[in-house]
Amino acid sequence: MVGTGKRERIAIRRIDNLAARQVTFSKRRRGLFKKAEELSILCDAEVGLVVFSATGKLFHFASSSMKQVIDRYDSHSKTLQRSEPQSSQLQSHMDDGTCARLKEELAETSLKLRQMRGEELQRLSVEQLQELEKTLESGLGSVLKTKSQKILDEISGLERKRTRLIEENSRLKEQLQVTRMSRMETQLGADPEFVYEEGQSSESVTNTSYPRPSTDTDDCSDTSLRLGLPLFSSK
Amino acid sequence: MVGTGKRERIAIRRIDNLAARQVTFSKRRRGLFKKAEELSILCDAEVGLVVFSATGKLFHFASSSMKQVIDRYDSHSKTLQRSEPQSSQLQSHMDDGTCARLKEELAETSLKLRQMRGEELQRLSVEQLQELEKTLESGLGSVLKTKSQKILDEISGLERKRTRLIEENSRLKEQLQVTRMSRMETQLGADPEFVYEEGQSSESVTNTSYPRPSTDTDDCSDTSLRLGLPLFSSK
DNA sequence: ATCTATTTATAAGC
DNA sequence: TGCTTATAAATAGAT
Repeated sequence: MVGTGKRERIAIRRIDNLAARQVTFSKRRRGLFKKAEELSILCDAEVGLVVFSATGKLFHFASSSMKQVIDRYDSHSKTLQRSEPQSSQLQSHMDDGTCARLKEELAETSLKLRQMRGEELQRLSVEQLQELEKTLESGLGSVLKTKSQKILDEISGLERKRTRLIEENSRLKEQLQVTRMSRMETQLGADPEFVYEEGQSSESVTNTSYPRPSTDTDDCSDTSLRLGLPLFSSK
Repeated sequence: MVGTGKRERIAIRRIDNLAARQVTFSKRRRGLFKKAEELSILCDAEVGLVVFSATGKLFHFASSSMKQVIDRYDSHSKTLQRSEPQSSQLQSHMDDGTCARLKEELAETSLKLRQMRGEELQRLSVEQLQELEKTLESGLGSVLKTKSQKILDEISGLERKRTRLIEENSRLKEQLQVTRMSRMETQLGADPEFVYEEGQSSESVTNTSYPRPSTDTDDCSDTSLRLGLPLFSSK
């Protein structure tokens, strides 16, 4: 026996370990490109796929040609007009100097970002690591605070909506009662076609075409609490 | 039991039956998009995928934005395209397009960095905050690990040096003893100006200009343990 | 890169 | 389409 591969399901989130991430990238990239080609052949579809590795390397596949795919994509998504290359440099504020500086800045910034993610730490001194640690801890603190606040906000928003709905529900019930009463008074047993619903739960407000006394624009129907927590993640 | 699916391997060539082709298109398209997204998340890759069905319907996915992916693709493949040399800037490999893309990338990267530092979190969703939290935690873990390792390395390095110094000290003491002996033998009480120190601790080696028997280049004089820890910080 | 135990994707059939 | 199941394929982990 050579490989005792205890394969385990993995969560779909960034792989922290650099080496593992690169290995997975290689494997999955091959799989993805294979499937892209198979789809285009099997189903007679036009497919264009572009992948940049984290290190900036380009991989691409197109069933016809990438230019054709992009052109077709552009013409389909005409809602957003893409910037066409200018023929002249009329308003070129970007000379080589600016560009070089940008490049440097980008290199520096992304190094810092990678270091925040725990990569390329070997060259840092202990003090620098200490600084980084403090920065990370305070960043983490802010993130946790913001997240909690957002969750609490969502909860209280939902509570408000629930309360409003319960109130509305009561009003509707009352109206219903009043309506029924007056009908019973004025035309006792005169209209057999009308049937009234009974025993409706105070929570069960549906999209039926009841007259809406409130002009609330923010209805509950499009509200969802997306926690993104492992326990609740649906996607 | 409903489906007795006797799955068989299929050859990769156009499926003739229209219905079967459409069914397969639906199924495989979903699979392909899922895998594209997984690759982008797992491996921190930038992915753009465009698919046109045989009936001309468009499906697309981009980890960032399709525009960004296409622009980056264009700038990468530009190296091969010799469309036309610019009239004014003769051999400027940094045209406005490249520069603009750099600018965008820089803006994106520094936003991410600021967010890691706990700034500008308000626009993020709870899921995104959750992701950020994970990233920060794992980054913090790596930093702590690296810092510990570095501190341990410094400690063991100092231990080695201390040991060498103790040895050297012993050798010097011995030499001193020998020298004193020979002096006492040859010129008994002849030189009152020379005073020998006694009772020197084996640890107290200072920068006095003693002859150095060892050619060790890595002296302890410029070595300092900079922990940067609150308890030990000297600076 | 190679191997294997598992998870995933998916062809067929309703 | 949306199911189900049996099977082919992809792939995580280990070497």
